Amino acid sequence: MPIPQTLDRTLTALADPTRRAILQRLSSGEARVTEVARPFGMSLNAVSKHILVLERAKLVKRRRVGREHFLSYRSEPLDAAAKWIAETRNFWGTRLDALEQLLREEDAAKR
Amino acid sequence: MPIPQTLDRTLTALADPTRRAILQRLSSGEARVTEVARPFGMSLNAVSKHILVLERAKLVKRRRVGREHFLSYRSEPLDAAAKWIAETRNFWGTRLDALEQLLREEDAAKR
DNA sequence: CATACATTCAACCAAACGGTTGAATATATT
DNA sequence: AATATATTCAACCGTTTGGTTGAATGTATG
Repeated sequence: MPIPQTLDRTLTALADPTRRAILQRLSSGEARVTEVARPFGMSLNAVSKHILVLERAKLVKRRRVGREHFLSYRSEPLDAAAKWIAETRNFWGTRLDALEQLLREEDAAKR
Repeated sequence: MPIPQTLDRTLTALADPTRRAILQRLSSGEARVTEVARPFGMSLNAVSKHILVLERAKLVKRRRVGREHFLSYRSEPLDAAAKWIAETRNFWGTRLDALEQLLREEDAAKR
């Protein structure tokens, strides 16, 4: 089952504010690693690692040109995650536990 | 900003297949810790810890009755996550990088 | 060629994670 | 009172994570 692992990677990548900020930056266009790293109060290396996580999750694509690497945002994993959440929410619904269910039925009967 | 941290917790909790399976189980109704743990090939303690993560993320509510703890699924965090993803996707869109944008414009010009 | 620049690799570190086992606590049952 | 059951607490362990610093690599530029 390759789908869940992909989902794992996507959600893990998104669960970090630094990585979300990186994606946001990239969502408005390509940028080089150093450019992406600049606003963050951490070393270039740290950001480089975050980018690697995003790449593993296929949320970021890398295009090498000479010594510079251009990073771009890929929307597919987020699309897939949105799809999973929508389906799951549909399945799980706002499922009521037994007691609430009972109360709701009683309430309906009174009308 | 309390919203991102909540989102962090939600996404982290959802990024694990065991925890997703626990939620799925609970989505069809309340269950005790031992019941929830049974299907998993791991110790009760391990599952107990997973439940704690889900509780911190408010995806699971606990109702104590004597020595047993009844767990139930709460949909709010998933709703919030879905909302965030939808908004974000809207904002970020399927943003095209510069090259693709160019090609697309050329393509449009040809017609 | 020498030097600056963009990026990663490698080693290290502390903290968190996901699991284990064993003991503790609290509640039921006999 | 003794025992069984439901659950957590505590300590431990190996791996991963998120960060650091310093060196290496590859590519431009003077």
